[in-house]
Amino acid sequence: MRMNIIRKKSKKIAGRPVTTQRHLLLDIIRKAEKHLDADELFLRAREKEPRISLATVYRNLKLFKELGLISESSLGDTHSHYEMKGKTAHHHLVCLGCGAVIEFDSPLINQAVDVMQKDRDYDITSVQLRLEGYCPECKRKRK
Amino acid sequence: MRMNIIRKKSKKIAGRPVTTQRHLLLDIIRKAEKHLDADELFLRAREKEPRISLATVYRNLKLFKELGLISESSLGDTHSHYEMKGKTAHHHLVCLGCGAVIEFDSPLINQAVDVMQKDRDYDITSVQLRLEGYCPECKRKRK
DNA sequence: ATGACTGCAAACTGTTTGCAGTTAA
DNA sequence: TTAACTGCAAACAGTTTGCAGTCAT
Repeated sequence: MRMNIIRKKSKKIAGRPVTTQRHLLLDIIRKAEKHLDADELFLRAREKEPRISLATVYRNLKLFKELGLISESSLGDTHSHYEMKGKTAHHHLVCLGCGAVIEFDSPLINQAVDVMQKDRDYDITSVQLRLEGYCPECKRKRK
Repeated sequence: MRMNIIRKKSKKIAGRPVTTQRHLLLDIIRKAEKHLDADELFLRAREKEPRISLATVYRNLKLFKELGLISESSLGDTHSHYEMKGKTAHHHLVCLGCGAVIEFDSPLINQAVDVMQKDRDYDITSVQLRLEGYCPECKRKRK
């Protein structure tokens, strides 16, 4: 069995060894212009590291999620999409016509969440708003 | 007051024939005390109609959704949950500890959606806010 | 040397589809 | 009557897991 995995220097991701694969995956997610799903991430990673497997992608996505490095969201699709955390709260406006996804933040919503938190005495750790509809262009086409 | 979209007397669901299965499924969803997933719906339906198949459940869920009778949401889980439409409240506060789901409505959020709609000139057809966190009890247990 | 990691393939889960027989209107 | 429906099983997509081998420390 040919095993030829190249490892990186002794850096760490939250106490875990940084393998070439992990470094590469995080890099792709960080630089991605949009939310990636596991398959797209896999395809992009394979360009640089042809022997990487889809299982490794899933395993590391799970790890990154647990470490709080990325966030997962199902954009109406059947499968999950992933993106880097750290930006301010982001909500999604999805066009049902062309699939375009706009991210946005809204003080009104933060306020609403605050109210909920206090009213119910919950400790809220994640907020996700998803708006579906039609963008101006698709709206016109549908008529 | 809410519109009665289901016309029982005419024996049609929006122009489609009412089979025993459809009638049963809608009935279960309507009476359900919580969001059901396909499998739970299937299990409940089978109690009354033992020969019903999971495929039929899925086919009809899809139909009901297209007809706008029910709404689908993925409550953080990998699979979908369904509930009757018509209630105003449609946002979810999910406890990550015990899995409890609270539904709520918020004028602030409606306002925020309105703003988005006008700002972006979108035609918004669906709004779903999902808050994750810990309920008072689970919050305490975690410390 | 140890334990964490990887690729591969096979397993699993939730959902969809092809088909032949059945049913509502 | 007949288009629309149903159950069954098989297909499917996305994700997870068991295994054997590899690598960092």
